Amino acid sequence: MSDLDTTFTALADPTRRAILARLASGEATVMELSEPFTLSQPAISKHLKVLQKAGLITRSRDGTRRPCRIQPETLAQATHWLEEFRKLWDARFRALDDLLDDMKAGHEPGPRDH
Amino acid sequence: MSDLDTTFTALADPTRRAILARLASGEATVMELSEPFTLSQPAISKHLKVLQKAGLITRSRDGTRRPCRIQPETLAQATHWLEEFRKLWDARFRALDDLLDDMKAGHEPGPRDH
DNA sequence: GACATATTTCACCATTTAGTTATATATCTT
DNA sequence: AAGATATATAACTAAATGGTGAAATATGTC
Repeated sequence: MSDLDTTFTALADPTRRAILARLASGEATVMELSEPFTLSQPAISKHLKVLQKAGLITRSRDGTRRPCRIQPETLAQATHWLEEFRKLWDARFRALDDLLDDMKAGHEPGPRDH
Repeated sequence: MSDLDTTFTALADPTRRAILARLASGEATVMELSEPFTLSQPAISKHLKVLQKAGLITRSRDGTRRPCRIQPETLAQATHWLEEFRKLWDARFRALDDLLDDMKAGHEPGPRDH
């Protein structure tokens, strides 16, 4: 499974997005992360494992606690894909606009000067 | 299932991302989209249905063909979520940096003036 | 109307996912 | 060493996913 696959899969779940949003405002333990949800604690642990495998969070040890924090690089990768995609898409539409301009201007499609 | 759920789920599959990338350079039929893959054609139809349900593509009719094209608004929504998330994340780190600066400057954490 | 082509739908299968409860492990406290 | 707390793992279940081949549907053509 590619990096982007696991990243987008991880982001596809609302619980996991909520966990990430919570972590954006600082480190938190499993208990703290479980609190807002009706889910069982093992369910949250599972979600955390998915986020960790996707490289979206890292975990440390503090006594009996295993605090989580965000690892921003991986998200940057996903953003990058979307951004590249948008560029491709924009390029296509600039080309299409130019073509339409040309047709309107004089029925002679060719290179433009802007 | 929320919009973001279906969007990110759709983006989590490499075949579907490849289809989107192909569509970024212009409309294409199911046959054309199937061609690069070893998958059966019904498999591609399924992927297209997922993309359509997610609002990532639209479809029209041209004789017996059902050409697909990208619908950019939905992708913009996903990008927006990532962007908002990044802002939250950045804000946290600006706050943390300020705190560290304060500690270095004189052991008196408090509001800054920049 | 018969035929060919493009696409969808159907019935099925294997795998993965998200959840559960119960149990195990690890660490701190006494 | 015993007990308490935080977390992980195990065993299980129900539903979703991604694939298949075979058949149905829709449209254009002869």
